[in-house]
Amino acid sequence: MLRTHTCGELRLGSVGQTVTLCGWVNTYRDFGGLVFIDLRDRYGLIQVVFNPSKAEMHEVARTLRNEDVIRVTGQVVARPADMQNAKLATGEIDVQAGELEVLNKSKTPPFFPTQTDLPNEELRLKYRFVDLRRPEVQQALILRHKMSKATRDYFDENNFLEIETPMLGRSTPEGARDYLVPSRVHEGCFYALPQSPQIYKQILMVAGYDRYFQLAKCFRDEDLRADRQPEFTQIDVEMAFVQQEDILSTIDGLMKRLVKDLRGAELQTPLPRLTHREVMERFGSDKPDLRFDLELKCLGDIAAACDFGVFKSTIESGGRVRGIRVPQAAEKYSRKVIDELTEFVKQYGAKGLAFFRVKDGELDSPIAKFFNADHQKAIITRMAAQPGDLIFCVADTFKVSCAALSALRNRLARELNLFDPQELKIAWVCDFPMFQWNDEEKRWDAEHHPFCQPVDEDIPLLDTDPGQVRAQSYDLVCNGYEAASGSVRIHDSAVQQKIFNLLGITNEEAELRFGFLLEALRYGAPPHAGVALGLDRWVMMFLASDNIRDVIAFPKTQKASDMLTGAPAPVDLRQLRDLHIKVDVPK
RNA sequence: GGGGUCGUAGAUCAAUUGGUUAGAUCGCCAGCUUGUCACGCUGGAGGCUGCGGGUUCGAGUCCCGUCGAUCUCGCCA
Repeated sequence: MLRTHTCGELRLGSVGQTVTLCGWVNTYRDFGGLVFIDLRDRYGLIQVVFNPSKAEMHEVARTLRNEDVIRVTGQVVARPADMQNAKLATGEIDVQAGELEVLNKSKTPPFFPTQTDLPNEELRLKYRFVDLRRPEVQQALILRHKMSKATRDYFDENNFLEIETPMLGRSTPEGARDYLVPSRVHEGCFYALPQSPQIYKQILMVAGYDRYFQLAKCFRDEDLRADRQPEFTQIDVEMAFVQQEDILSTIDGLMKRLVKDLRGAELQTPLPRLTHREVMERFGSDKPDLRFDLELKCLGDIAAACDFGVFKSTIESGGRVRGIRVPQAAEKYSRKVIDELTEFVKQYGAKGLAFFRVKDGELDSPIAKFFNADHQKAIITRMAAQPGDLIFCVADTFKVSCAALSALRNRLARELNLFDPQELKIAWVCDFPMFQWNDEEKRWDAEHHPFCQPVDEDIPLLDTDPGQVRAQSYDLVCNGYEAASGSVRIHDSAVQQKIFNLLGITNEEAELRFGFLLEALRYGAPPHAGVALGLDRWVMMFLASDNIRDVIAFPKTQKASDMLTGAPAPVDLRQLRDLHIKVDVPK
């Protein structure tokens, strides 16, 4: 070891000891005589004092610059009372340097880990090794480690086995776009990196490994978002001989453990369970942010009766008119700002945004004249509005009204600081619809995936009204993010057949695409169910961050490039020849 | 594939309506400085205003294209 201690661990009790420390020069202060260095490693900061009495060492100390890597041997000394630094954990002591070795001079970096104004992301990612020295980033990676550790401990204590599944697998055409890996040995054939270990974990259930988990790397070649990276980590779980409730309570226990270990707090369990129908009605989203109210209220009956053509015709054509009440916001939102909000909801397909300022018992709005006194009072009562409130309404199809109002709800809450960013508000959303109508292809699509078991009492509806069939699937939502998703799997081949038929997948196609899973299910498959949690997102939420790049050591940019290594990059022709690949890049 | 924001010194930002020599702070370099801890003081260097076109007497500023970053719609069973 080149050092006897780390920079964060020394205290008054160490006074008199001779220590050797290694680290980076965080800051230097040169007084011509005395030179002070704050020495940094990942454990903390400590001040080192260089005295001119050791002339040779002192000369070298004067040449030190930020981010140089040094090794110092010296004595721990107490600081006089008036020279202590309360901001430093080690602020009651100094290290009086006796020897100094410069292990490595640093080029002047483009930015410093200590600087308060962060440079743009491109630069931070290009020089990620500098960015990673920042305490905030360190804290994120430490928290991530602790979450992985607590997760492994929890599942281990509950008799789960962590089993690794392949990275090189078979492409299945459903779902997200695959990352492909060409085979050298099999000309013209490709592996796919896993979008999730879904099929492997079901096969593990058939094989009798009835409690499985894995911190699994997953890959999806889709466009990125603030909460989406092309490679990410799932806490993947599957259990046999269980029902939906067993999965939920197992994950309740995990969440309780994580909140305890990482926050030192008690999480109330069981976590609330809401139905998909309920959250769509109340929040317009299947991943509602439950930290604030601003709930949607249906105004359909009033809309049908009023004289406002847009509202009336929406109801007549089977659409919905819903509103949200923003307490005491009538003055805060000018006409100009409301125009911006109107543009905002148009992104989600809404054709407009109606608004009312609530006065004493009446409404003030450009469209108020279309609502008689009774209608106005009815709206005020329905919205439970107070004078000074602002009401926004969207009239459109159910889908569009959900998308527009839920986005508006989140935006208003953020602008008006209606929630504590540190809070974690976690709940289950259950009973998702089994299918979604695909209007382009004129067929049903699986909402979750094709192996998901319908709610038992809805099975007859498969023949009569597939849109009404609920799935035994569940999402864990937290602060407006989908934080986990899972389902009970089908283990009955007749039901599976029916689902495939509805999805427009013929028996031949099913065998071709999923034959290996279907075959496995024929060899004694136990009833099983599972779930997968987004580890990166959970770290993000525990940190109250809104960006997934904050919790990944080497994240990719929005165009999925790695600014540090320059990946992806062209390869040698010879490599391509080995793989039997010719590239054809459109001009 | 679509929409929004951004790109000026190493970093963060400014630059009136299109108008003279593109500024500030931090950092960097040199000197001074023995108790600082965001040390201080003095001096200095540093700019293809992302890139390419266009309009104009004149472009950091306006227009078109392009590259990159970011947010977002679509996409993510």
